[in-house]
Amino acid sequence: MISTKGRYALRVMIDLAEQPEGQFVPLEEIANRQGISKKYLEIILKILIEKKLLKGQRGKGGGYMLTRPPEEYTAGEILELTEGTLAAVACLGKGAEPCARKASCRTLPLWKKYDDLTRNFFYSVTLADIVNGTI
Amino acid sequence: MISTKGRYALRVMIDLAEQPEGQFVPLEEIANRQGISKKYLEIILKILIEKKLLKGQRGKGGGYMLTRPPEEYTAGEILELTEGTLAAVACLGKGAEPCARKASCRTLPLWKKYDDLTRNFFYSVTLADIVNGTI
DNA sequence: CTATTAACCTATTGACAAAGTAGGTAATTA
DNA sequence: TAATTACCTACTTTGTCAATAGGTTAATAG
Repeated sequence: MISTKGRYALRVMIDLAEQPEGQFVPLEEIANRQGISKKYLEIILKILIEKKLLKGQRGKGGGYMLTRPPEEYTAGEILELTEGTLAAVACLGKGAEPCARKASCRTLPLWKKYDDLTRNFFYSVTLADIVNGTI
Repeated sequence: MISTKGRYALRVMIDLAEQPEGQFVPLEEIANRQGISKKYLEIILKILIEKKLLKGQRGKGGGYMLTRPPEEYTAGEILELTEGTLAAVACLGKGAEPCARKASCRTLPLWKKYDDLTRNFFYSVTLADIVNGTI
């Protein structure tokens, strides 16, 4: 299940994509608009900055801003970076320790197929798609 | 993410589908074959019995058995019953409290679409498909 | 130069669920 | 009647999610 981290991150990115571009938007504005605690949002924004999806600017007139146009972000990358992984089962997650049953596992093909489905879906949807309602 | 409960449940159902039909298989056999703790497996089997996916028989010669042919089970129902839900986000889960932002939520269409994708996928795969390697 | 704004940083908390353990009771068969 | 095996209740441990608290640094306006 996608946690609030990923879901909030997506909402913040959408929120920023909807603001006039080239302007810094303060955290407080975003938090108020989205109804998310400021302190918790901070944590999420920090991740997005580290991963270069956003840039931040301190002081008066500061805030947060997208680093690319909305059509160059995918839902997949936003969710994967904030959630840590998009994998539906532990053995397909990032840095998962190799499973002893891997070679003979009857369920692995099912999980792999679902994993492909999931990645294809989320990586084919851009922020622009969401904002302009294509999806 | 699918937890061990759902994953183990699926493996147990596959295991039973691979045994000669019409025979009760004791928990200990399944646990040994699958490398899962007997006590933990008990909890999972209990759910599967309550939901009528399996039947149990006590005493000597007892054990567990499928209640239908493998082609009449889907991965979807097994996972949904053991996990509680297949939904990727809380607001689409079973008995989720209605979300205040529902009407204006920009992300809801995305989650709904993914939810459909997920359900279609898992409910279209039968136990027989997994056992005979169609998937 | 100073006050204000706003991002950035470290640490802590409470609640909850996942995963598994422990020890017993009841039914069935040989 | 003894062995087998499912069934039942309760507990524990561990970890993550979601959030809170309180400070420090940087940038700008006046």
